[in-house]
Amino acid sequence: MHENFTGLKEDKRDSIINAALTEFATKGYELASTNEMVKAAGISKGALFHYFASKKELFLFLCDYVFKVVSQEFYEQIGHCDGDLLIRYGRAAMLKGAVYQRYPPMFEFIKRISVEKSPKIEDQLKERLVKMMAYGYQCLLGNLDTSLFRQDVPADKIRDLTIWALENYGNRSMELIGDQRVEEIDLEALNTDFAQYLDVLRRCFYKQ
Amino acid sequence: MHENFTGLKEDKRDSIINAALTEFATKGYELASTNEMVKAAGISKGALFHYFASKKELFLFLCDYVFKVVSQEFYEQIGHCDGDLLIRYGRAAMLKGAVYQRYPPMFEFIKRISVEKSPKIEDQLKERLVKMMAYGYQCLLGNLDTSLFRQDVPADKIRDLTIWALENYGNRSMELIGDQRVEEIDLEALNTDFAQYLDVLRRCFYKQ
DNA sequence: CATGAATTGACCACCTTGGTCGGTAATTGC
DNA sequence: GCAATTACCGACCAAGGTGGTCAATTCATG
Repeated sequence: MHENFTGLKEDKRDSIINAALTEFATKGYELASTNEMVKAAGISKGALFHYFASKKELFLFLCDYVFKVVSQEFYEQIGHCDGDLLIRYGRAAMLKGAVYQRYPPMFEFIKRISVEKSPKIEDQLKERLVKMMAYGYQCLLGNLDTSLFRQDVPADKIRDLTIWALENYGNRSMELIGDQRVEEIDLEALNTDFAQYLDVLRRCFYKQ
Repeated sequence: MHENFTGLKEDKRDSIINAALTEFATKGYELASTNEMVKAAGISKGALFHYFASKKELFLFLCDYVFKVVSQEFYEQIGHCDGDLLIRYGRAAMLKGAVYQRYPPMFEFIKRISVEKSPKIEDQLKERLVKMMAYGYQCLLGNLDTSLFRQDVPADKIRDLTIWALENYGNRSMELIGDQRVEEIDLEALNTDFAQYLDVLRRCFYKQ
């Protein structure tokens, strides 16, 4: 149904996608307003419903789109290439940054839909989410080389603590750079700071 | 203005508080519906506006109430008594559990208002938040004994990583027990599981 | 029973909602 | 150049939700 939309120029498409992602991410499915979306995207109401038959179809399109982007630009670039958890997460942080630059609200959107519970989309959303989560889990945590960890504490605990700490670090960074314009983000400083934390984790959690 | 409210019986008061907290926490100030609150609390619309002059006053009352509870039941029980970060966080987890049992939506409410940006309450909220955050930071992180940490990595990094990991652990636990009824939560199992993670952190991050 | 307070819920004017549709502007094919 | 088709606009719609009110009722207390 949304062939009209996929033919659009890239920047216009992205601005609509980001406007819709933002609205759904901040208010959830039911309370998200198509009026706000068109205002933010700078298009008319008619245009939006020319691209998508309904709010529901727009939402499900966004889900599929997000899942495609995350799978291709993120998951597939990470998994299997290295069993070292810290290397994997270092790479993941880079990739996340790249996605964030093009689609700033995407990760907030994902966070939101994973707790979304509107009955109008429940079933269709759930099946997409399940597939997505399984794939992500596999790529990020499958085939881990836990023999790299120090052996005097349980490997799964080390894995969990590492992931939790780095996830939180990621959220903080996103909040910090959230206000700034994309160009003026000091990626260099961010990377060295991040590397320091990775180093500490390696020293404390890995075999020496 | 809310003298009518403070005189209520405890369970009725709590149910109204929790209904309002939930509504504000899930939808934010602007989109939170007083209709939904009264429905969830099992009182009439008239009653709510008999207790509080307006939605705004209700919201600010809740802020003050939450800050009082968190300060008295949480922050003041933690700080200064011990410089050991892990002991402090262990204690914090217990206290958090206690608050959660009486006011399940309280921490979600706090999370939400710290990113709230409705202009109608912005100023009054901001000043409360600033005070709150400063006090919380002081109690949780003030007077830390970093000499307990291993000395071959920077103490502030260890502190950050510990806090991030444990915060994430806390969120996960809350999500897990979020569905269950309060009585059937297996606190014993939770505590031993938590203790294991604390132990790993102590082994890896502390002097041996 | 009488009096004052607590509580109810129908009701208000107003606003936003998802979606439509007659119209205009731009693009295409010939 | 013209006709036909497509892209796009924005005023408009009925439906439903908003915070808040208030006359009427229930309740507690003396």
